Amino acid sequence: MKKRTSIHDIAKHLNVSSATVSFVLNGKAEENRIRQDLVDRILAYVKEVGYRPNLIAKSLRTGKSKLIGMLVEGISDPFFSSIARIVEEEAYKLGYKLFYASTDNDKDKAIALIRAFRERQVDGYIIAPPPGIEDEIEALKEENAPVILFDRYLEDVQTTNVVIDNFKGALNAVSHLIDNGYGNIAMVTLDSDQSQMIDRHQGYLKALKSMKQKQVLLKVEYSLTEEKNVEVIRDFLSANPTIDAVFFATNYLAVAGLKAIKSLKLSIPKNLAVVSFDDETLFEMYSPTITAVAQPISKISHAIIKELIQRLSSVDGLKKNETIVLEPELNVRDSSKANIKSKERKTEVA
Amino acid sequence: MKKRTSIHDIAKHLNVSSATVSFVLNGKAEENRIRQDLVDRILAYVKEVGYRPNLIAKSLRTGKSKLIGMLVEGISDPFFSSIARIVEEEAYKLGYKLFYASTDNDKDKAIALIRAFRERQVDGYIIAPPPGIEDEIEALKEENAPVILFDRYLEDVQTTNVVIDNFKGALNAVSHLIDNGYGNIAMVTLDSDQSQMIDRHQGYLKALKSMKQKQVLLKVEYSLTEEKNVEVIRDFLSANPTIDAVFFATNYLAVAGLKAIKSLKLSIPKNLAVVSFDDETLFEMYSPTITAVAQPISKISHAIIKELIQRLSSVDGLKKNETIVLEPELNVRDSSKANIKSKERKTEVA
DNA sequence: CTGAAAGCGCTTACAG
DNA sequence: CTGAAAGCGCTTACAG
Repeated sequence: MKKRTSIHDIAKHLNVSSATVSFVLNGKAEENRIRQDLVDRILAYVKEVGYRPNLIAKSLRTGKSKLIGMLVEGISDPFFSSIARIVEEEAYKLGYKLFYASTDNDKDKAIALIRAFRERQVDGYIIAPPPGIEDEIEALKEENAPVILFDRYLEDVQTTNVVIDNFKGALNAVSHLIDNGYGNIAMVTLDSDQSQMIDRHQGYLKALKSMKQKQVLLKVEYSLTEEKNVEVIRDFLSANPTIDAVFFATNYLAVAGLKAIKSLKLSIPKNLAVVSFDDETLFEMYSPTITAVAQPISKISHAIIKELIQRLSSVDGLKKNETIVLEPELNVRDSSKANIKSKERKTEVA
Repeated sequence: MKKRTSIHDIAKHLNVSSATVSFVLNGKAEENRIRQDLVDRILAYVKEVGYRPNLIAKSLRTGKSKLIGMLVEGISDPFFSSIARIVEEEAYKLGYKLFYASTDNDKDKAIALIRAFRERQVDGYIIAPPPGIEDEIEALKEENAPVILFDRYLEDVQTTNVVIDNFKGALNAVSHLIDNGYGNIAMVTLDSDQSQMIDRHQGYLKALKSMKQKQVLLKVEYSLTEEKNVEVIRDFLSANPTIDAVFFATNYLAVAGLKAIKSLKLSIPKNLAVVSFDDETLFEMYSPTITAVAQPISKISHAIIKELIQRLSSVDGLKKNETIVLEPELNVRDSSKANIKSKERKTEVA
């Protein structure tokens, strides 16, 4: 095993002190008035032996790791993976490395991961929090660690949040269905207390109010497999034959829903219109194309990194908490097209 | 800023030495014959103050980080993100944390990331290597760091690789098209030297041999945007009106291809049959459903982690290199259905 | 202008 | 059975 060169080895070889080498390596040669020829000799030798600093030692000494920990719900969800990639890239430009992991919305897993980050002395946290981790976040705040929550926030703890207006996104989506003549609109959502899910549900309810429809709601248990989701949604659709449109609260529920609809041999939008929250490639490619509420991925990512960096570079962690609310956008496609038949049905129902 | 408790603080408070605390914390109380009541007192106090070890310090001392670095091509590609999640989970169970990042197949980015991992003293590496990083991998090997390459391998460096039989996957896919009566089959691939791409191309050529067709090949430049890919593929299809089937070498090329085919208003498989390498949800959902060569994601993931763990736990890094070759599977769907029209066309062409 | 020394928070031979 | 001490590889006041 080749032993790696340390600052000490370099210093010894060049007959200088390790402090001198450290200053040169960190660009502090000038302020410590180290002779230019020495600087050159050190730099040359460092290059020659291919010296790479031990960042573990550096972290231990400085208390900074230049690491950011990011917790998403699931890295294979296109919404999260897209944000992770942009944040990763921006963080990288600013000299930080991003460390991400998936919580599956599991409280215990999330807590374990936060602790793992903490034990590695990450400088800041970006978290899509599952419910129940309030105390852990509070503990982070007590250590003055910069924490940004995104996608959802926690009611009981003051933090800086980057979220979208889920209420409005849902309201617009469902209003769009109403405008296009659908009159019996169901919602398929997660059985979850997460803030974004509550807000989407509220938006749905608000839209229904305008036409005095009562809600037709399916709450799917969180940890079901996709097959199970398809089954549950299929049963729900079969049990509610009068609904003429469905609003899905997340993209993967919509994907399961599309499979269910297909297996029931229902035609979209003739028998059933569809709108989903969270846009993705599949929705552009599907036949028919699926109307979806798109989250402004790039704006979200940039807001996250901006807020975090501000707090990382302020001397004692910007105390002020902010909540950034971004606007979602409705991408209207064929799955929610106005159609005569649904209008008729609406009249029948009403 | 609340100062975190250290082993030293605990030792002082309980009037014992920090060594004792360290032994207790690491489950070495027994072998150091520490009194049970002391053990209990230490554990109780540790719990009371919510002590969390500083893993940075531990790493520095032990030279182990319990960290694995993983480099994928792009974390938003379902193939890579699925593997990353499984490996993450397995590693987690074994006490390792996974640290992953995207290279975009960029040599320089990959080298920078490997160095970042190295500077953080990761214990092992899992890499889908872009061409050109041979020297960096060689350097890792010289340090006796366990390295597993996956998805592709590098010709000029001896490593442990987990790959699939790309040649056979492609051969089967194209043979399937031939069996179903298609006689003028194009391939759309990446302009890349990567081993898996070369093997897929060879498989295509081999299949063509059986019917003496000359290749009709489009090599798409690697870093094009999706829009550009769609355009290039559309032009290619327009310029080659006699082809009756296309074999796409990757899932994202196929997605671009499907968009191109749609814009040309060609019907699948009537005007053009389609088969893609790398299966994904979209292909099950698309109309028509798309035939694809599926990689055994779970087997790949488990092979990677198994090989890595073996090398991590062997005293001086298992020297033997192995190449694990797994079998892909062809998921036959509607996009490659036999149809009369194409048979006729074949006869015309032949 | 440059060097010797302390210390970040751990672990582990070594003494007793 | 338990403690004192060295050392992992850095950085940074402090001396001179």
